[in-house]
Amino acid sequence: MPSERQRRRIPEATVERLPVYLRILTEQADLAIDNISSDRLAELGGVNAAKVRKDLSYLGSYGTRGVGYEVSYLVYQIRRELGLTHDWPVVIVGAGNLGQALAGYGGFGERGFPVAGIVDIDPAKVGSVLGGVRVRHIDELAQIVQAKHVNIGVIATPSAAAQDAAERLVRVGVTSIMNFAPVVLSVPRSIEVRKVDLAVELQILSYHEQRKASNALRSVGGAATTRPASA
Amino acid sequence: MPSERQRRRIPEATVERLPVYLRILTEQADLAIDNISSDRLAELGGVNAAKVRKDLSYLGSYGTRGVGYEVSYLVYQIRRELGLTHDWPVVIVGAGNLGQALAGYGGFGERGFPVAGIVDIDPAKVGSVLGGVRVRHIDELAQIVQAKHVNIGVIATPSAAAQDAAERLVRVGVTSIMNFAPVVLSVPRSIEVRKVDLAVELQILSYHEQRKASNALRSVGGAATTRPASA
DNA sequence: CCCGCTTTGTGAACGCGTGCACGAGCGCCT
DNA sequence: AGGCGCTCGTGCACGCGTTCACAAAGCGGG
Repeated sequence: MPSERQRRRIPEATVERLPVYLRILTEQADLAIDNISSDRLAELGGVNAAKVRKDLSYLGSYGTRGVGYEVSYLVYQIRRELGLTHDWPVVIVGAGNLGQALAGYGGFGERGFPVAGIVDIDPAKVGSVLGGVRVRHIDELAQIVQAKHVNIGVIATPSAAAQDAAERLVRVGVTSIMNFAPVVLSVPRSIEVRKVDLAVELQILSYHEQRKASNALRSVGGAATTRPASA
Repeated sequence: MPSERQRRRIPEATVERLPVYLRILTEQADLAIDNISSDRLAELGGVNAAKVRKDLSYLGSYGTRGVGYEVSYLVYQIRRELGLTHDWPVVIVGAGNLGQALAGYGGFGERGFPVAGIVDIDPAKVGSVLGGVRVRHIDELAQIVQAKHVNIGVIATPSAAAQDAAERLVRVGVTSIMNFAPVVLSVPRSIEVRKVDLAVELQILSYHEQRKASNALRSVGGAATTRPASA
């Protein structure tokens, strides 16, 4: 009888899928769909139906057998579990190309992650306005973090500056970091780090391309034209 | 005796780590380090030493017992396995905020993924120059892909346009896609898709933040809930 | 009111990835 | 030349995540 919020741990793999379910459910809600089966949700999310049910079961038994899940209720529950009942302001370190794009992106604020500030170490960049937020000097980091209650930092600096940025963030109390720089950050274990490395992603694609190419050569022995057997 | 290139499959988890090793090894090479142990490589990569050795063993036995791995040779082998012996031009679909940042990033070209072209569906965006590449209309996609032998496409469009972008890419022969739009793409199975969803990453961080917060409450003596007999 | 249809929730088996532990091989020092 | 110390390569066990398969549980129709 998990009366209140059952504090059982949710597997990391499930946590990584919950945001996807959430987005799909929100879209369905906008389409005035108020009930959805695990089958349908699985189809829209590109995963297995059993996986959907198991994932959702970690939140509790919120489905109705023979019927499915009530969309709005599920949205509420996932939101709660993911901690999305309130906004999480983020601070962006690095106002270069990427930092600017992130600040101007807008998708952050919409989804509950307003940009509380952007900082850069280069005084020349300070003062310009990106996506409605003024770039400030990195020395003001502590002030921004405290004033806006920021817990999440985004590192969008060049590689060489990333470790320093991480240390500054940790020092001022940030406990979660999203890192776009292609380096392995060294931070206390208690800090959650997620890295997004575009070059790594491309190299993974490259591996599969190369693999396709050499396989095609072997099986045909000549020109390789991927015919995707689409329908 | 894996005489030629041994065609044994490399686990996906390993493929995802090889680019990290590669980057570290390249850095070490620049530092004139020409030999490295699995221990050191593991330390720099933030992983387990046994894992490093097992990962590298999929490439073949390229280490020397009692000594370690020759950096330059390992770089060469990983490059070869990842298909990085030649450039992979990429085409970016969507010249909005993100597309512009990606084009201007520069890190792509450096790492062997030159931007062969940027396209957008909006005629107003066509003609402007981003990172040295002129934005062209999406109808010219086929031409670009064929002329530059592009295999990899990057989707940097709004969500609503992503599926269409994917279909266009597939139609003109692109077989690997990096998708920045927060949607599940429907493409033939033969197409490799990697998604990078910033909102998802932030939501995962949010989950952990929320978890830290409620744990802190409990340990201090907040609302009486299930006492998980933690350490 | 009961029966059959539908869909959830989950026990159990399987498979993959991780990490340990140790044998095998290499170089260096005496 | 022989022994010693170091590091790789890998068999093995463990644990996590995925998937199957099925019982439990609602709902609606007759």
